[in-house]
Amino acid sequence: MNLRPEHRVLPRSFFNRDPRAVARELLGKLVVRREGRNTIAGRIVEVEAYMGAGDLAAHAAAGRTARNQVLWGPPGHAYVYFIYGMYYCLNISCLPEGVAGCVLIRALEPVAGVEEMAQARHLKDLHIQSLTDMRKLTSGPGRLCEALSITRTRDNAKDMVSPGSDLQASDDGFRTRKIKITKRIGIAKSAELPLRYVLDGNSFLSKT
DNA sequence: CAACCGATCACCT
DNA sequence: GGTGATCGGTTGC
Repeated sequence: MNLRPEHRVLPRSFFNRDPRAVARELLGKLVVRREGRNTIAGRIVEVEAYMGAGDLAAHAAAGRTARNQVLWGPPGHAYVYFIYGMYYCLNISCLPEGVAGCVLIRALEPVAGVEEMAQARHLKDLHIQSLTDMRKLTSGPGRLCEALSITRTRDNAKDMVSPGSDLQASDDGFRTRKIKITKRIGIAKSAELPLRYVLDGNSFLSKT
């Protein structure tokens, strides 16, 4: 559960592809937040692909607006939006400039900065040996954004594959085992599409 | 410009 | 398993 020092930021070309391919291959990669000398990181264990106009659940389906324009921007940028009056969700843009698509990060397995995560989540008396407690840190799209202090003001449109960025998508060489594909969670339209990708059996998936 | 509602979570029964 | 919290973006009047 330690961050290997040799992890590398993903190349932009990684995100310049169909969101379904990006989603599948993002499993096992890292989201890394740099806060001064602190590093907070989690391994991606659950994601969902969101497509363009044909995907009625995607924000891109409504067309380009001030809120969602990042989806049409260059690949590898954070699309952060505010939801339910109190939470944020983190997506990473896919496909070349002018073509909409993204991957929603739904759950992380804590890798570094557990203390900082617990503080940001306002969780007191977190027992690091308790899986139930550890799951509260980053097992859900709203939870992981709070744990990594991801907000729209701070992070929307941020380049996540730039070496100097304080929010990065990174690869430490972790090899995934079995991947499971299911329907997406919490949506009404296009709900039947199999676009959710998880590391099968991982303890840090959202829900139970 | 008022009304609606969502890619959620915590807490309750 | 159910529901209240809470608010910005979008839509419809």
